[in-house]
Amino acid sequence: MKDVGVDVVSAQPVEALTADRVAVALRAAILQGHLMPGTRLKDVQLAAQFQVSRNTLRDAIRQLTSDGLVTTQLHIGSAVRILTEDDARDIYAVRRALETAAILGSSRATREQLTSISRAVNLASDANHNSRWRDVGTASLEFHQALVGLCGSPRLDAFFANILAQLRLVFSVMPDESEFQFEWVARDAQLASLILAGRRADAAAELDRYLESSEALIIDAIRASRAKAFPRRDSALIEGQTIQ
Amino acid sequence: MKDVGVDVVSAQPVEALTADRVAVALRAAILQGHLMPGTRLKDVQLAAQFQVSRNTLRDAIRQLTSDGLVTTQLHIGSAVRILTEDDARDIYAVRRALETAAILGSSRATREQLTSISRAVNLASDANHNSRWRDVGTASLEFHQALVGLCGSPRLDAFFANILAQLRLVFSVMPDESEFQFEWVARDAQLASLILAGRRADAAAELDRYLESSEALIIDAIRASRAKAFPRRDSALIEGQTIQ
DNA sequence: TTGCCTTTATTGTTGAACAATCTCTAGTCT
DNA sequence: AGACTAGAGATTGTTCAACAATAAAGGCAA
Repeated sequence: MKDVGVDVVSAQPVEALTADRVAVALRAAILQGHLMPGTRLKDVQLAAQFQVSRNTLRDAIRQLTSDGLVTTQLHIGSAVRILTEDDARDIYAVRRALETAAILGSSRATREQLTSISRAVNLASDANHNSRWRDVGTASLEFHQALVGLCGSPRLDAFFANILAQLRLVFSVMPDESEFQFEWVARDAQLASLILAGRRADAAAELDRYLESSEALIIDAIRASRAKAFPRRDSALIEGQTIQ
Repeated sequence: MKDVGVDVVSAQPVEALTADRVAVALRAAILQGHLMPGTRLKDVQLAAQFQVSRNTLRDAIRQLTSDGLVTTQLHIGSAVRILTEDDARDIYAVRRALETAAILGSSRATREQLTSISRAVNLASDANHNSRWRDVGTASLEFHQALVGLCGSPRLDAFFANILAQLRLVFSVMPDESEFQFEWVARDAQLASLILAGRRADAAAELDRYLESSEALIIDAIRASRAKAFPRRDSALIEGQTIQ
């Protein structure tokens, strides 16, 4: 039985609902790839692993479901969500809408918002030089999160964080994340410089090209991983751990 | 003890989680103003009303909390959320971002998306002529929902529906919704005609003015209702049904 | 009045139990 | 053999009763 990180639960602050702490731990396990898409989430098993009641664990799963990281079918159960090509397209539609809006409205950005942008870019660059590719990926996502942060809207921030979490879920089925990310660091930096220079129209155009290529690459990767997952129609599923 | 709509629960389709049905019923009760902002949601009491276990009712409340319609404090309890001035400003920031993005990207809208826009405008106009002001309000909100629908993104649609639900929560504390809405029907129609004519820049500008006035009006109303709710510092709360 | 203690109500969490439903296997029939 | 049916087993959905933990309310003394 795979360990999913019970320590993460106890590491959470005490002044929080147990279900929330479990949800945080489960979310981390999913986003770090310890629970691959398609993995069944059986409540009894997970409740035992997290040393938590079945009820509270179901609460946690419910949260992840509303976050779009888990699918639940009545009387069939929950599983880590398998994001389809359409989902990826939708995610990029959201990115286009929000990030463009952020850039176009960046005229009234505060100094802190702008510095958090450059900080994310620097982090990505550092990680890139040190060949820490996982950190490159997260830093790049943080850059785009900071981008949306230009809107200054907590609700948009929370929503976009959720969207990026789903995007990470797409990443987790990719062959290897290593050389996948490094191309984007330079483009992130260029985008940031355009924004900081106040050249909003140019930045918006560059963002559009950026998202175009990124989306195309990811959709290709999804198709490849799907072809790999289902080479023939009669291939048996391993251990019955996946549904759909 | 006020009835909150048990029939709404049993009216839901059977092939759904009980907690979901309760959540739908509770959400309706909140948005229709049967449960005013600040009302405590005690789980035992509500569980009895809905003839449902305490556990599942807590599940429902959890959903509404993640939807932003209910606030929950550890060991203190849940209550219908009281949206502040800052919340209203944030909601309008989201509206600006999403509706503007929808208009600017409306060049590749489908015929169905455009017809759903005109349909919402017509509904609002009809309701306005028949002086059914509550319907006017909902139709107007549906119009703006259809506007965001131009993006063709299910995720944006769901998020925006949630935002509009919170906006309705703000409306529910307004003095009277009657003459409040009728002004906007004409502007909705104008906005729609600009969009249907493909004059996107003009539509975006009009939308900006629209949201500006709407936000100002609502913030004024919030201040007024706050002043009315707390006329003096030592006024006693009625029945202890409100917190914060 | 202020501060402290006790009571009380409400919430947070658990474990066991039961019903409902799906899945898989075995067997039966044609 | 192949298709259909029945039933066992597993998993989920829901409930209930209980207990612990905490916050709010009330009483008492200084």
